[in-house]
Amino acid sequence: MVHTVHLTVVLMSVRDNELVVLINNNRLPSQPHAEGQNLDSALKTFVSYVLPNTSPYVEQLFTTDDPVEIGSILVVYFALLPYEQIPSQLKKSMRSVHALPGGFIEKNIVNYATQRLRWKVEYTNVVYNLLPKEFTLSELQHIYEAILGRLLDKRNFRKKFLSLSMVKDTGKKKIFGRARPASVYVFKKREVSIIEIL
Amino acid sequence: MVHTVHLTVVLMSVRDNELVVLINNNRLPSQPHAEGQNLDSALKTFVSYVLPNTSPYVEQLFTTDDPVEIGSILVVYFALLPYEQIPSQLKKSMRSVHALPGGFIEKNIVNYATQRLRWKVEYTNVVYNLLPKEFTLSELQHIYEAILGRLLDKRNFRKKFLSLSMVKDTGKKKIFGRARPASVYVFKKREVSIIEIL
DNA sequence: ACAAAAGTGTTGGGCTTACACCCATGT
DNA sequence: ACATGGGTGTAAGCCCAACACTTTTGT
Repeated sequence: MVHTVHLTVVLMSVRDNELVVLINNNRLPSQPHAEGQNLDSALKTFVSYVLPNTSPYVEQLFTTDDPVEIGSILVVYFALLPYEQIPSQLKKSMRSVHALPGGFIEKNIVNYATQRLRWKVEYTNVVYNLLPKEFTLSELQHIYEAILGRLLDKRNFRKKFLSLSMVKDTGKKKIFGRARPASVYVFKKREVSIIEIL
Repeated sequence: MVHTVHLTVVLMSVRDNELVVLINNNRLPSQPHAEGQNLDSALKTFVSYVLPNTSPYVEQLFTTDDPVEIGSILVVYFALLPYEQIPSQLKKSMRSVHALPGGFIEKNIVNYATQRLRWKVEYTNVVYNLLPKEFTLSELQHIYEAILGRLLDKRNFRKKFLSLSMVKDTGKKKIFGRARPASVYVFKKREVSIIEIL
């Protein structure tokens, strides 16, 4: 009748064209859920403890038996944050989803989160949660490529994305090394909505 | 640290071109989750208690605070079963999702389940869980129309569905009243897979 | 001058949508 | 004979995928 409940977060981000996830001591970050609390407020508290001074996108994934602590259940969430906003002491704990550490028992959870993210970026605009406010279309495309694990055609990608008119050109330019400067864009709305993208 | 956990089921089916859901005493069926049990086996036990001698399709929806019993959380599942297979004493408790009883506090859960089902029937073959093994294409189309809440073009629906080659003609015919007999089809595979349908 | 990434159009094929009539049966 | 639902094809428009070169900058 009673049960130990933990909240668990799969924090994902993109670094150097790789999708990465926060893993600490071979576990996903997790916190006991105290009796009498409601889920949303407990979650908020937990997330702002793990990621102080940020506002990640958070969504519930599923609930499962704890693979380690028998008799406990995990309510698993996934969170998205642009890599630059991840607290620096956590950055070294971000691991590529394609090279999860040996002995990490929550692989299935991370794989599921990866699938969910793939779906989400194709059918909604959540991707803005992985980019700084201002970004170039190439940066955007690289985020997609990292998440989907395949290369995209530059012309088709731009055509499609611009036709959705979710982003607008700021008029600013950004220069990376010795190449032509790129136009800087922003998302018109920073709230998740369903839009078929790819 | 400890918590009361309940398993809750949103059982959906289609009756007379209407999407219906099982509501008993103004609540969704629910059962305490005993400590030490794992979720899947507890779920199986619960489902076969609510729906003896059937094998509904079951999938986890999400976990939420119990809107009635404060301090308890609900792990909510949704289940699909062809209407003919619903135990007859439960049939009178199946309510249209568009006419939920007053005082029914779990409307949001049912609405979410409806959304999920809409998505599922468009992008996967789950619909077979709402039909008897043998069915006509018109019956299939009516199931879709009930779930999606809009009429579909008969020619386009058949063309699309047959082109997916998920179903095969049994050669049998079925007669409804005074009309031309319809061909009877079966699903080639009765397991859920992702296929873009509509 | 060259290296690097930015930016830009067209075409063909496939899919989706819209649309109307004849057929087989029961009454 | 008529009412009922079953069954069938085509054409137009839209969307997607494939594809290569020029531009702007830094070194």
